[in-house]
Amino acid sequence: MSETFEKDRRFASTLARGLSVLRAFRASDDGLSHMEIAERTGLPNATVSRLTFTLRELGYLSHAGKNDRYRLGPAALAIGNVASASVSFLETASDPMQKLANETGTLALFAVRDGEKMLLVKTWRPQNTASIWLEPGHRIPIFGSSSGMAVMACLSDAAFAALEPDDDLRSFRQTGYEQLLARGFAVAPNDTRYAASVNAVSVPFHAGEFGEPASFSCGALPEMLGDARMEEDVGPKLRDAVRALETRTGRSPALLKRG
Amino acid sequence: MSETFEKDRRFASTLARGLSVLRAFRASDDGLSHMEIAERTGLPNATVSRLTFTLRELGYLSHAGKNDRYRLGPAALAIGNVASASVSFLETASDPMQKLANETGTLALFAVRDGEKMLLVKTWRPQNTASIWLEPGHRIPIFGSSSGMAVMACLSDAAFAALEPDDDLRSFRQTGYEQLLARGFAVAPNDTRYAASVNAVSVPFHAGEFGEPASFSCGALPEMLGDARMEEDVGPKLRDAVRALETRTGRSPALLKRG
DNA sequence: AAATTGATTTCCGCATAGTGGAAATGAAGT
DNA sequence: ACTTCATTTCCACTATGCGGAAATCAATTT
Repeated sequence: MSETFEKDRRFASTLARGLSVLRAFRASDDGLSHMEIAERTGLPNATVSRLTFTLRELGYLSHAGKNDRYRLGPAALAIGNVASASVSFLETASDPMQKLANETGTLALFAVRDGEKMLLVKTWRPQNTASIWLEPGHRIPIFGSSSGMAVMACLSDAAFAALEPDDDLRSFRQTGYEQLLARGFAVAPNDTRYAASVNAVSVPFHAGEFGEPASFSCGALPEMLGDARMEEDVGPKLRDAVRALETRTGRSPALLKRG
Repeated sequence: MSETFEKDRRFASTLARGLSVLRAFRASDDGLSHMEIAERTGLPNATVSRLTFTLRELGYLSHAGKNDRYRLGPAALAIGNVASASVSFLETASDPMQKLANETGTLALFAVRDGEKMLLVKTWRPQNTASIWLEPGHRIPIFGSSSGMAVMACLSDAAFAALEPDDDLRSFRQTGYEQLLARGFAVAPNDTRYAASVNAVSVPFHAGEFGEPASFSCGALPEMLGDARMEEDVGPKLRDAVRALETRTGRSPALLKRG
């Protein structure tokens, strides 16, 4: 019994389980063993075995040698490339974001909401500074992250209500909204930050391609990126970069979509 | 009944069907309607409906507005990015390949074998020349394509035999092998080319990450890229680019792995 | 507004595909 | 050879997914 909460008749759980196997991979993993997959997904061994067989058969996973670990295969790559090609703004964003990462020495990233979490879709590491940190595929909590704050702030009241938010999340969202109105970027209040080891600024972005608002962020260790620098340096730069992107790709600011 | 031929007890067909829905998307599609998905996958409507519901639920597909078409969603993007991050050579290859595409005015691409077909994983279009053509996610036949020839030539005899090749494919492979030995790149013989409208040269590449040999290619319309130019200009350039890549990423030439 | 057409979703009884505990196999160590 | 740990296979059970058909929903036409 996995953590699936769907019991809708329309929900194909085998498919969901199979995908959860693919989702188990992180960019930093140098392949996963069978058992690691079972642990990460919470699926029983026998099930993982059948699913990996299928995924391998279809090219989504590969098993270099006989007893090697699993890796994402060519088919996964292809889907990703098709997806990126159809999400044109990411390509457009890539250059300025890489530049921003280099200039500010922070990790730039693009994230979307995925259920209860923020899903990191793409990251740009600064080329000089070392900042081994979050990677694509990683999920961070909405509450307490600046990207979560930016995204929540842009949700319409109805969409937000659908999440059945508690009071903390409500006021978290409210703070985000005020910050965005005031200066166009969001920073999670110190006392709510989900990880003490990470400071980040975020700017929401309305990616028509998926229904959800999403966000661009810059993050780094607090030593490198104190509150002052977020407010005065990195925040404004990120905001301007995202505004430029909105102009180039012909979108209106995400906050306006709140409805 | 789709074209699945697996009847192995271990094969999870619901998962395979769900993935075939994702696979139905091409980079050029501006979203797919429900019915287009049904057509492309050969699945009955009701089934597509349940599968898209699930995929939407999980973020692999998105449905911008109420009655909009389906697009690949954030989760698909994320998987792809995880996959690309773990396939480091593609990143390394990106610059030289783009350069090669520009210099030669051809479409450069990277493909892997996926079952009976060659699966285009990534493409680099020349920036000046117009060459709207194959896209990531597209599949082309092995027989008659230069990339197929390059890949077949690098397969070990055992692996090749496992494909149950006919005589045509055997000699196709043999030709490829000889070409690669002689000058390091492969061009499909004129009379076997699978599409008259496409000329291409390929060089195999051993991507340890997936078990399969893969290939880099340059292709264009025959008017732009005659046999002579393939032999004397583009072929050698591509071969040298791939050799340089092998050196940089510390791999031995794919042909040597044939065993 | 009623009628037509066409796409999409829901219904629901049935057969089968998928499940997971347990046992068998396989791979490393000691 | 023995122990331990990872992976695959077996198999009886039943929940799951199937797909034809009917019901909705949307967009046109009359």
